[in-house]
Amino acid sequence: MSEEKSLNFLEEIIEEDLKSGKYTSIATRFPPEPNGYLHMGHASSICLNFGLSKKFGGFTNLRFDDTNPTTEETEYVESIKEDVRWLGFEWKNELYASDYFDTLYAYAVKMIRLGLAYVDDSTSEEMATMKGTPTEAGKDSPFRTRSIEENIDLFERMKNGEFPDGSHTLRAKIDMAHTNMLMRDPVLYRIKHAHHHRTGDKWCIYPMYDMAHGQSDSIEQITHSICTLEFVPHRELYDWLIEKLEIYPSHQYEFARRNINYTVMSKRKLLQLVNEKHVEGWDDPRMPTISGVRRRGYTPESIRDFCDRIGVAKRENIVDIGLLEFCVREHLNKIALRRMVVFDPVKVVLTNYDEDKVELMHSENNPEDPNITHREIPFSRELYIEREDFMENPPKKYFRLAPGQMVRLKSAYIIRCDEVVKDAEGKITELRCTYLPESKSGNDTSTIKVKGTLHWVSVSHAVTVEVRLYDRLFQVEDPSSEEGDFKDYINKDSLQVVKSAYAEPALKTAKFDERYQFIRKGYFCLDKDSSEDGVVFNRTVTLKDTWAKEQQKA
RNA sequence: UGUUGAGUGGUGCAAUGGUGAGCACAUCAGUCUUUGACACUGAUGAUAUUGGUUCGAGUCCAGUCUCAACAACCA
Repeated sequence: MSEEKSLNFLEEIIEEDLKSGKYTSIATRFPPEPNGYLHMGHASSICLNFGLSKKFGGFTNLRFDDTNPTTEETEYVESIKEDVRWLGFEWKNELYASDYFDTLYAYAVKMIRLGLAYVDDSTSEEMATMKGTPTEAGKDSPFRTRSIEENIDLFERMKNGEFPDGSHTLRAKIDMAHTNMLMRDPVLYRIKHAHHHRTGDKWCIYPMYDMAHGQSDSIEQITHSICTLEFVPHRELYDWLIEKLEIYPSHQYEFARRNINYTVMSKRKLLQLVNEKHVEGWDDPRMPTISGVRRRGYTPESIRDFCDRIGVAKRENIVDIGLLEFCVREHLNKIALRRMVVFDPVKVVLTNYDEDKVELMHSENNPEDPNITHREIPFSRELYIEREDFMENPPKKYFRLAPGQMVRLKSAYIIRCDEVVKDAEGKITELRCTYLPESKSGNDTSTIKVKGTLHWVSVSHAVTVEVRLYDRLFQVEDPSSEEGDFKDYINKDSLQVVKSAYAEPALKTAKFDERYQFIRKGYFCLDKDSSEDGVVFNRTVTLKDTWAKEQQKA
């Protein structure tokens, strides 16, 4: 039973291409530059490219666009591969634009022989000046009319390392008055005496994006080359080069990159946050990087669902982070093990409970799980509950504990608060309560109905854990569009650490691949900083809290 | 004063000339609840604008307005 979901514009194009017989199967590619870590915007592109070939039949290559040796590193290659795999996708071939450097060089020579490329000795400043503006035509370079022979010779000498960086470039010979600035004799090759992460010192000239990307697509016989909107003006050049070179005609299609509010999504800005230590690294759980959200506890399933829900189109957009949070809550609700942890404790003493008695309470690991399992939690005379779960003078509709009021302790007994004990400063140090023996969970004959249920831990059995609570990294929706520097809008309280929270014993053996819901608190996962001496949890996302919202209104 | 692309509830997508412009998130009001979670019910709310074609326009045509991208030896 296939649910009839409308196709996005790329799916429509592909369906038409398949129906018309233009292609019998499709080929896409994900082409990251290995100069940084992948972020949520890339996740969208990954889901799109891999999703399309899966849906329509075909394959997707992972191709590193490594044509700029000065910014690219193997470390990034590894992280990118890990991220793509983690998201749940398999590429057909792992490829590198640098694999094609010989072919690309031959293509460049061919362009020269066709009289469609020339070596220019102008400096970058001179070139910029001669380029004109969007509304004014540019001027021809004085080197534009060199003979084919001279160009061949010069280009070969560029390759042989006879010239210093910046002294010469190879340019396409198109039209300096073209309305598309990119068609005004774009640079095809430049000299860079730099060590390349894969080709080492073999080359000292490297192709520019436009001389490498479309050609790589063509070599791999990519049918649908999908990129973001800022490459729209490049398409004309993409097509021009393929046409003149008479190579396999790949086609470029553009979609709008996805933005998310309360964060930034450009490598340059993310790099600044890392370098200037506003965060602790690329995988800081507050970062919108794949490695960041992974460490934060997001699941691949939830990210794929998110990318699927936001869809793909050609208009500018800023997606609400709330949707991502919804997606991860929805998935985590299904898989997370329920546990009880008290962050800010206040002691409860059950005056009618035997001093040395310990009962093991039976509690479900996950009520959403069809094959429900349980764990046992020790219960005793002295317990911790959350300080905010008690109020001496509660407002209306307050379901939690208050003098004379009753609440249920999750999976245990109903208790009533009889007495509040305070210290000299008036701070509450202890709540003296009585429990209702006949109200035991699963065996309740009390017939008493209470509105509130609290989480708790037994004082003598509690284990201490560190909990890291994250909030949005920025205090405004779109930091990049605000006045001044985007970093002026960083949320100073994006990380709050609870050094010692009190957890039920089961969490002592928490595992990295498990997800937890701390009941009434949120979803959490084990952080890599955990060790023998201390367990650390990251809050992935809070639970929805309609009570907190109601209180804010008041 | 250029070229290219884009304008549908608060947000993201859909409606491919034909019911009352649909879906999700968010918001609001309820129901349920041993998580104020989850689940469930209902509600609010949009075609940038002007004119035209047509029996009929979000969709086609013309104009206007708004936004974005384009002048790196980055990708």
